[in-house]
Amino acid sequence: MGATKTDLFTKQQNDIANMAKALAHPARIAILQHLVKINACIGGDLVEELGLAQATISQHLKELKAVGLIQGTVEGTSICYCINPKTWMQYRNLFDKFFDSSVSEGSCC
Amino acid sequence: MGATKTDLFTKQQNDIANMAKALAHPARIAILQHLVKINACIGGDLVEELGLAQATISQHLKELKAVGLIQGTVEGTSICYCINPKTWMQYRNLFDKFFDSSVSEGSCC
DNA sequence: TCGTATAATTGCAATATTGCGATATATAAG
DNA sequence: CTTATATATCGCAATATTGCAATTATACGA
Repeated sequence: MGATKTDLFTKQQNDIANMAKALAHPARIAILQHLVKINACIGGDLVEELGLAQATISQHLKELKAVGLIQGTVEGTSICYCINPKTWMQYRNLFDKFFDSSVSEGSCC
Repeated sequence: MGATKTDLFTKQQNDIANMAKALAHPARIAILQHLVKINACIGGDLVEELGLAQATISQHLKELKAVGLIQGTVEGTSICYCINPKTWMQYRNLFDKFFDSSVSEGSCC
């Protein structure tokens, strides 16, 4: 009791939920927006950009990397992070499809 | 230490994160999909539809209502739930805008 | 090799979420 | 008023997330 019962739901439902979970933190939203904005790859400028400790930023980067939203390549002593366009589009499509489920205008309540 | 530092981020970033958090559970995705599918309003059929206890379903419905994604009106002894089209569109637009941040094809990494 | 700079990992404390049994509340029927 | 049905709330236990200091890798230059 306390853990999500993923086995009760379809793969698609768990997928959407997991993607949403990856976006369910303002720091991760901020990181993604920053990466989209400055197209160039940056390393730990994020630590200064956001006001969080290096360990915390690293944690969030790890989670974003785990779901494939970003990728990082070693660039000397620092690391070059950027959006993974492929996964980005997958996310976009999944949410599009989810929200496209046409909601009838005539609300019944 | 342990609570999200919302004050470090913009309102928009917190908004997106909160919306994502509302979608960050397969049970809530399943509830929304079910409500979209059967346009009519249903009550606690959800308890049978998903395999969760009544108290748990009620909890999830409460969260969805809290963010405005669904609305419920009393219908005799049961309650009629349905999508709130207005908020639904707002969510859709926010995510659209977020993902529309054009990701340059030429990945730099 | 040694020191420096950057990022990842570890270990911990605080807080949040999930799930459910038990109980409370509300409405309709009798 | 009492009963039955449907939903909400409370209180608890289990698990997950967030944040950070301290430590540990890793890569580069002197």
